Order: sequence, then structure tokens, then C-alpha cells
Amino acid sequence: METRELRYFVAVAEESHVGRAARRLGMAQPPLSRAIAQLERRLGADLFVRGPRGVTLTSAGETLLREGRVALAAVEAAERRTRRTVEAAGRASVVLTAKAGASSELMAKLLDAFAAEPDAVDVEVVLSPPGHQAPMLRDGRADVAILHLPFDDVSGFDVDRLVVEDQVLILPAGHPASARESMTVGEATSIPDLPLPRWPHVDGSYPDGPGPELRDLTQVLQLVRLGRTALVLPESARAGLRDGLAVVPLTDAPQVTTVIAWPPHSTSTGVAGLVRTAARL
Amino acid sequence: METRELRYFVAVAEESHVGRAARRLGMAQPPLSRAIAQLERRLGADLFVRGPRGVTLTSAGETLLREGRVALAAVEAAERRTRRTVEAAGRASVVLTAKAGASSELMAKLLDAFAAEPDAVDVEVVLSPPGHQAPMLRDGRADVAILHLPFDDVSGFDVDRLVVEDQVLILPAGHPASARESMTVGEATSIPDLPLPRWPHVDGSYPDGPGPELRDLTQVLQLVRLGRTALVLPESARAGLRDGLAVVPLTDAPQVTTVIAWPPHSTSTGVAGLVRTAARL
DNA sequence: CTGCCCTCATACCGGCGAGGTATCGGGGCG
DNA sequence: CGCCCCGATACCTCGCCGGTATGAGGGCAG
Repeated sequence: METRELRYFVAVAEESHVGRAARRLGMAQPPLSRAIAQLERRLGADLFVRGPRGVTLTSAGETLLREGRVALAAVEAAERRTRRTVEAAGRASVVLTAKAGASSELMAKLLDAFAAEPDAVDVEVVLSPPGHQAPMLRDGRADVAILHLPFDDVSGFDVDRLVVEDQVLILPAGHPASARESMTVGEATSIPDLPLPRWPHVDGSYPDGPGPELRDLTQVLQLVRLGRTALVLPESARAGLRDGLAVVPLTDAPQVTTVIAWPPHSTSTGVAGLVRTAARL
Repeated sequence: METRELRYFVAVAEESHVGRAARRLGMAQPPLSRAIAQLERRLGADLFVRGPRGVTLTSAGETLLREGRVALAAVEAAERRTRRTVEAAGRASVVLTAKAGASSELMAKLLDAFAAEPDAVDVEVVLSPPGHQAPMLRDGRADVAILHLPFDDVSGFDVDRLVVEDQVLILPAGHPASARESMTVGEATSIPDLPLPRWPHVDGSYPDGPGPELRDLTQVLQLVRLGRTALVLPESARAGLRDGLAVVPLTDAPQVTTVIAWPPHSTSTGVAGLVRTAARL
């Protein structure tokens, strides 16, 4: 099976529509139809059922979509990491990705400590939106990542736990609820005039709901100050807060575990050193 | 990057010789040379240095070999699991792989317990030589595996620990050393008339050394009975031993952890059920 | 019931590129 | 110095990928 076939298949599966997939791939519909049919013949399996309003996946197709995405990410990772090897020729370097606006204190400590190591290498820090770190690690855009359980999917990675912490509710300083000693998640989500913001999915779309669409943390903290929303964050985020905000501990929120994660077959000395440094913090 | 190019590259890297790789791939040497050159151009990286006695990998080439093998295994896994989905249409089934001759008692308990579950499915058991289980899981020939730490590489898999046990030395019943209460690994490996057997590598070759080449467990136990060799095994192996053998605990051997492992993105109900059953043993 | 539309499949054609054969260049080694 | 081994280059052929034109079949409206 060639990666070209796999890319075609994934496009059709995601669009549920051969014509749209062809447009997305920048090609005509007939060759795409033929490529899919040929793939089905070679695999000896129907991947789609053709309907009058498009196509839908069979169970074999669902398997191939799930496994194929992993395989494509692995091929992309191989390609990207090879390119990076030659770019980084001589001076080794490492790409570290983390959620924008999160764990900045931890990151600063980590980078400082690593820079002081004898085997330190350049660290390129890529801050990206929530949920993008794990995919970047999978397809080779990053070599190491700071992830947060239970939100990020770390399956397939090696990880070291760094911090386990409770979550707190951030809300406007003057708000009646800010006087509370503590709160449950149920109470926090049902404060009538403070709808929690909506986080974007990985594809950029937003779930439905009353809260504002969250794009960037400082912007949302501004909205909290203005009394328009509230926010659930790990308690370490308190350190970065400015005036106008109150903090109430949540008693039953799941604990957040911050981990450092890397691809299991990584052999980069930079990654190894960074992980070792992180474990000592 | 296409999987065809990757396969070509891996073949050349493994042979360190374009002509031999071409023969292995069933093609002529010039198109292979050209394909590699084209891959290098597209990646913008030299993958090999050409020498008069063949080729050797550059550091970029080493990266691509390491990552490319993972990627190829992922593509093969996608293909194989898709084929298996259609073969297994209707009655779900699971392929479980384990080391031949090991953990038979555990396996029997697991399979019996799972068969009694309400959501039981067919389990095809594939017994294979030591070290072959993890690769089979990686490239889709198996859905679940019984692995043994620290020998097997479980990176990239989800695992549940099943048993942790010490190792023992198995030796002929009449041998002077069989009277010992316990022994260290150093002592065990230096019994002059009992060289430990050599285990094959994954590629089928054997390391150098004085001991017999180990192929299958019962055969080697026969050799132990005949006073030709001794054997280090997890203590659970005592259960399957017959007469003529003595057992001496090893005090400083690493503990062996038996785990059940599966690919992280597995969604098979059979795998899930098997893992759940194993966790309850 | 009929005709239109939407969507995927089939038919046919042209060009790129993968693979084959023949041959060259260049570095060890006798 | 000449031979041999190994990879690179030159050149050709043909398979297959992608494009355009058109067919087939199932909903849905009038």
C-alpha cells in the first residue's frame, strides 16, 4: 500500500464524498474513484458503501481510517525528522512544544536548568493551541512535548510525570461566588451569569454553548475580569494572574498531571538531556 | 514520501550495498540507484556516503532508517488489520501472540477465564520464538501480546502488568551446584561444565559463545537433563518441569515482569475484553 | 409516473516516470 | 599498470496516473 493511496482514502473518508475529496486533493473525481476501487481490490475489502448522497465507511474502512492516520503520521514524522537532521547538522537542536500560556513557570525552570547542563543543545520552543501538542509529536513537527493528562492522548509516547495538581476556578474579583471557600465542578458550571468558555477542537471548530469562544489565555482572562466568563485552570496558573481575579478551589475536579513526552524511538541526545533535566526538577 | 521509496531505502541501508539490495528487491541496480538519489534530492539530505566497497549511512540516513522502519511497520499494520477486519466479518476474533513455551499456565488461565466471559470472542493463539512478539504487534500480525520485561521492548504499546517474579537457575539434578541454597548470576554463568545456552537474535542468527544454540524450550531442558547446559528462567517455569532437574534461586537476577500489551489505538472489543480479563487474574 | 439532478463509475487518451539494458567512471588491490 | 568491483549515467519502453467526456442509478419534485 502506497502513502498516496492512503492519503486519498483518508481524504474520501473524512469528506464522505468522492467529489469533495477530489477537490481537496486538487485532482479530478474519476481518478480518485478509480484509485479507491483499486485499493479495495488490492485489500480484498470494501471500504465504502456508495450511497446516492455520498459514501460511508464500512467496518473495514473504519479500521483503515484509524490505523492509516497513525501510519501516515509515522511516515510524515520520518520525513520531517530526516530533514531536520540535516538542517541541524553539527549543532544539535530540539523542538519542544507546549500549550501556549500554560506551565510557563515550569517551562522557564526547565529551560534554565537544561541550559546550565554540560550537554545542553539549542531548544526551539513552539507554543501552539491546546490539543495540538500530541499530533505535532506524532508527525515529527516536534521532538518533545509538555502535555497535560487527562486532556492529551499520550498513547504511543514515553512519558515522565512532572507535576500533579488540583484545578481551581478563576472568576471576577467582585463576583458573589468569589467569596466561597471551595466549590464543586457542578456548581462552577452552573453559575448563571458566568458561562464557561468553549475550547476549540483540533480542527479549529467550536462546540455549541453559551460561553465565549476561547482563543488565547490572556484574552480570556480579560473577559473574566470584565465579568463575562469564568475559567477552570490548574492551580499553578495562579502564579501568573494579575489583579481583578479571584480563585476558588474545586473539590471534585479531576487532577491535572503535567508530563514530558517524547517518541519512544527517539535517540536524540537533546531529548534525552531535556527529559533527564525535567525529571530532576 | 512513498512507501516504495522507504522500502528501497531500508533495503539498501540493511545491505549497505546497492546491488545486493536490488537483488533482494527483485529489480535491477540502476533504477534502485536512481530511486535513492531521487529520495535524497527530495529530502534535501544525503542518506549514504558512497564508498568503493558499498555504501554507509549518514546521520540523516540513520534517522530515516530508525523512523522509516517504524513507519513501514505502521503501514503494514494498517493493511493487515484492514484485511483481518473483513476476514473476521461477523464473528470477531483476536490474534494473541506469546513466547513459545513460556507462561503456559498463565495463558491457560487467561484463555479459560476469557472464554467464560459474556463478551468472549475467538482467540487465535500464535506462539513464536522469543523476541518476535513485539514486532508482530507493531506490524499488525497480532492484536495482543504477552511480553516479558526487561527483555521485550514495549515502547509505543499500552501495557498492563500481570506478574512480577524472580528468576531461577535450572540445572541437572545430580550436579554439585544443585545443592546450593541460592546463587548469584555471576556464579551461575561461570559454572565451568555448564555453559548457558545462546538465544537467537530476531534475525535468526546466534551470538558467539560456548553454550548450545537454543531453539525450543523442551529440547533445551533435555540438554539440561543430560548435564550439557543450565538455564535461567522465571520461577513460574518450575511448574512445567519434569524429573531430572534441580532449581536454584538466583539472588541478584533482574526480576521478570510479564505484561499484556496492545497497540494504543486498538478499538477491538476482543482486545478490550481480553485485557480486562487478564487484569482480574 | 416521469424527468431532473446529484453522485459515483466507466471509457478513452496523453504524458510522466518507473524499470530495464548497456555502458561509463573511479577507487582499491594484485 | 591493469583488472575488478561498485555505483552512476544514458537511453528506451511501457505501465499507470491523471484528465475529459459520458454513462448509470437512486432520490425527489412536479
